[in-house]
Amino acid sequence: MSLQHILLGIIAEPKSGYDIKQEFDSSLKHFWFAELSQIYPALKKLVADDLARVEGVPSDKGPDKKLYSRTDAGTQALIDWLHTGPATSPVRHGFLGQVFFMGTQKDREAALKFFKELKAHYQARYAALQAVEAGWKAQCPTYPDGLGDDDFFMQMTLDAGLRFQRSYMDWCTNSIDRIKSRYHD
Amino acid sequence: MSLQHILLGIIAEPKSGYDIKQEFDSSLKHFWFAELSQIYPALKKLVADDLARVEGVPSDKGPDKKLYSRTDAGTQALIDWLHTGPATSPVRHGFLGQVFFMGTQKDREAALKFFKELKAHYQARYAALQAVEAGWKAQCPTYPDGLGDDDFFMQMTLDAGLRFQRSYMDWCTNSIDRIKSRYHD
DNA sequence: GTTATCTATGTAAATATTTATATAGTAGAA
DNA sequence: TTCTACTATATAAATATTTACATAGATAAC
Repeated sequence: MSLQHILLGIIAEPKSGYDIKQEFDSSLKHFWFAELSQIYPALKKLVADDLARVEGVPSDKGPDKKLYSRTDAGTQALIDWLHTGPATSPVRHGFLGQVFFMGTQKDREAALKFFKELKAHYQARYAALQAVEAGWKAQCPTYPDGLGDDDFFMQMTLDAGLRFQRSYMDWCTNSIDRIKSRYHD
Repeated sequence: MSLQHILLGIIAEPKSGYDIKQEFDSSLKHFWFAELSQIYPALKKLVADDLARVEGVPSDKGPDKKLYSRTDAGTQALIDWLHTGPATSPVRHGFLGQVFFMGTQKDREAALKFFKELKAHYQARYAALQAVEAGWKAQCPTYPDGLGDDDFFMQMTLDAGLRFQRSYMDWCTNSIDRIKSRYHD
């Protein structure tokens, strides 16, 4: 049920589905992700449930935009969600499943390749988050201090993203070392 | 597509859907999770695709068990999966979405309560993983050294789980401190 | 002028997952 | 004996997500 609520959070300022997709891909990537084909129907449902309203406006480029914004009921639904306690749900990590069964293969080089690829993946994600952080730093010289209330909590999620990616990278690094020293090096 | 492959990995020894569910809930919890209502149809599909075979056997307790095991094609499908590169997929963290929009509330106590609850959640998961680790240690006095090839990689996923939970907990601790010091304490 | 790219909105179909419900045997407790 | 808990399998319905497809305006490159 989180997507609906996250959309409600995002449309504090009127936004189109396309705008929202860009926000997911830039600043929200570290905790949520959705395709346009999921966003458009979800926005429709918010309107059907009276949690959002929609207004069509001409676009500078391309077809007309549909700007969605929260109704009072939508704002209340968002507040309720924030008060229901942390939305933790079991995380699925396919790559850990692969590692779990990797021992059956007995292929040191394949294992090393796997972990190096995984590490590169998380390094790229880490670099992307650092770029977002660099944007914040450029705007606020005392970062991460001196942020407004809204930004304070948003920065916390960025901090979480950076920490988690580092954690993944550290695990990869350590795993590579362990594989190397186990199979003579 | 990971569930099918994880099931193929699990049925290296013949197992029933019920057995598999118990394995998910005990030792695989840190990277995958599935309901029985998802496992049973998935096993059926493996058989339909000739990746597994099934054998009915009487149970000591309750109705007959259906034991699933891999066919050669199933083993090959598992190997192929291990060679397709790390199965990374974007992770969705509802609780980070909540934090992202929490600044609109300006309720210090609610924020602290939220993070304490989240920290308790991850502490509980961490303790569960430590219990699994204690089982390993009891079996192998030199843990984490001196494990067989299979166990070596399985232990790596446990190590990952422990690291990731610690990372979540550290972030919670740090966030609580930051909230306290921001709103005078 | 044609092609590629970006903006912009969607639907359809397939797959994945969750929640609810149904059935049935076995064992131990009340 | 009835109730509860655990073992065991399964389907139905709802929700969530991904992948593929379809349409169309604007703008810049070639």
